[in-house]
Amino acid sequence: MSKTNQVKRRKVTIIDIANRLGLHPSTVSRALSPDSQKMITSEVVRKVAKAAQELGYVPNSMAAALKKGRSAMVGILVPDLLDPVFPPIIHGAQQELEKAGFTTLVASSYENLAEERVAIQRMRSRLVDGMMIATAKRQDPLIEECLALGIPLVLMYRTVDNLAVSAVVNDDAYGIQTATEHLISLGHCHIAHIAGPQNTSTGYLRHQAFVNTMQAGNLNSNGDLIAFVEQYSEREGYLKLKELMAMKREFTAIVASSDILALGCLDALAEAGLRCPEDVSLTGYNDVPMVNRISPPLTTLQIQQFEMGELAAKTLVELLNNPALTPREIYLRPKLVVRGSTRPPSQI
Amino acid sequence: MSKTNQVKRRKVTIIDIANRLGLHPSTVSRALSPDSQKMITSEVVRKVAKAAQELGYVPNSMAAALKKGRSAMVGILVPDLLDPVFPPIIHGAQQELEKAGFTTLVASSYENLAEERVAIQRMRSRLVDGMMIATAKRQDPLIEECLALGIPLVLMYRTVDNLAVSAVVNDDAYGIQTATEHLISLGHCHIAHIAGPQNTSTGYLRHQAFVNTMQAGNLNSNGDLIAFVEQYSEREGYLKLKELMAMKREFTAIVASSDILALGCLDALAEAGLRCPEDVSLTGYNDVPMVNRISPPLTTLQIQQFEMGELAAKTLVELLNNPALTPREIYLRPKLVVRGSTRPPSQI
DNA sequence: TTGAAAGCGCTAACAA
DNA sequence: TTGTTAGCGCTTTCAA
Repeated sequence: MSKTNQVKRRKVTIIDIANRLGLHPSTVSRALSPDSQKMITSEVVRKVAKAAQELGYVPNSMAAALKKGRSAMVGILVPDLLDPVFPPIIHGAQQELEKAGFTTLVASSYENLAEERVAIQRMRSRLVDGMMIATAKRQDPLIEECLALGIPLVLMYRTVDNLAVSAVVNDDAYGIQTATEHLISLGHCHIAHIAGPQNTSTGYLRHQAFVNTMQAGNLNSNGDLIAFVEQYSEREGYLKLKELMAMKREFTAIVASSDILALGCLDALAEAGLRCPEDVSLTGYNDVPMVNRISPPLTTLQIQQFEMGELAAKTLVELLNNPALTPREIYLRPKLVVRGSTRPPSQI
Repeated sequence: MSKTNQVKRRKVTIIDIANRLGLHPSTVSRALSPDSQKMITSEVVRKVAKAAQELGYVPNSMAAALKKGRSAMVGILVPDLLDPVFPPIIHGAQQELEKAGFTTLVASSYENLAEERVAIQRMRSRLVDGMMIATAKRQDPLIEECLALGIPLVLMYRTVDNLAVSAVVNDDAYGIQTATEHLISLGHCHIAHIAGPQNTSTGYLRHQAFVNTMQAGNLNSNGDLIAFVEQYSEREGYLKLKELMAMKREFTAIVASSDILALGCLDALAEAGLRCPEDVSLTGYNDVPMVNRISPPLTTLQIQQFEMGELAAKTLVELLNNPALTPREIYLRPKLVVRGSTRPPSQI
């Protein structure tokens, strides 16, 4: 009766397998681990595998992690899971990491420093072997801290100033240059820029590139037509463009620092009775899903999100295998996709 | 020299804290855990907290998990991280779970059974205390297995047939009924349905509701105007509607089983030279971000994704606290949002 | 090629 | 209120 009691089904361990087979637990452990399998008779390996299968053995990776000091987990930290830029990056990273035997811990900080700190703490307490971070500020004490603690790190999408750390990012300067040149070549002279947060590499580099490209084209970019948002959100894009328009600044085109901001701009334009692209042209950044279907279809920069995650994961895996590896930065080239939101200015 | 060697910075443990304070490790453990803190002098608690802070102590939750037999981790399994329906659900769940002290393991199966099995196995091996699953098929051996193993489970978004398991889902029947009635009330008589996979509760229930509502309105729904997709994807929506049109079936409106399918329909209509909504009205399901901005803005059903994740998480936490809890099903009411993609038929 | 034994860091009876 | 002790399940030296 109590023998066949199934109520409290104890978890199956290697000891159960060892007992059933009359082997020692350590032998079972070796037979189960691909690395040490070679030291074991293939006969035994087979029997162990069979018994494990039959007993429904599930390895306890906590115990293994505790013993080995490595958890085979990697933390992925993004600013916002709800921003469609990030899921494909996560997807690329997960796919690559799983191939290498890692489980991922995904967290979203929602651009909140305290959340970020908690998330990192949580990951550390879970003993992640390394982290992939897409929340970097240009000056980022949290990242500095991780580095000082010797946590293997790879940055994605955003990078930091002056820190020796691996990163896989877009070539943002190139991207915005392309977009700006596109507008200039269409004949636009008065181009506004809705710039992203300047404490992020994306916002900063894109803004720099905008200014540089305007100057290279001998066009005014003295700042009258530039507004800075606090966050990448529709609302901020909307508000900052409204402010710009309230100041009666004249422009025939807008370079937005991201698609999300561009959407906000679209709202502000509509509210002001301006049509896009008839009255004002507009470019975005990221080519997030569905911006090709909105009205008007958005001219934007297509980025390689999946590849970004994948490359960052590969970089991290290398780093884990060889902690002495020199940090490397990889730049991915975005591609301008011209759609309906840009056209030559009407009132030249 | 070797004393101050910082190269191999050993992890700080409760033993280090105990040594520094001349206490016993178990005392430190108790002082650190909110539950057992009450047994300890507040004086000691304070000193321990201070020392922990100073030494940079990070609890090793693996060790705790191994000892306690509980990991404080919960697995979240979704069909597709890239489908915008799921991130808000995940977000809601994570928020709630973190409040309760759980870390989440997020995995995406990409509608692939093998992937799903691997993901579940991985979660089990990580000793998750429970799982939240959004990949359910109506008949789902994997879920049955988990249940048989006694793994605390809550389903989200999709549910199963005939299984005693908690679930938080949309009231899909109500949703599709609303959409269909909306079209009928606009005067449409010949309404097509692009039905989701019939092995999912969403696809099945929505299809049933469509048929029932049509019959209730004394309209023909004998199947001539119904096409079934294999997956929720733009491509499938596009292909299946094309097939329907190739058969020269006449209709003035389409009820798509999801927004994603509706997008595919839009492409198929455009390709056939049909305008939406002038020639054909269209409804979606989910009110995914940006479908309000596409051309035409999509009439669809707004669902409560965040709340779904949140409620499911609450349910799971309750279940973990009381494993004997009777499974409960929660239905969330979607809300019809009428936009530009629906209007009365022109050729009545 | 396999067995023996120790220990990863923590918690929880039990004792004091 | 604090200390003692044992052990969670696994890996890995060391020995046989």
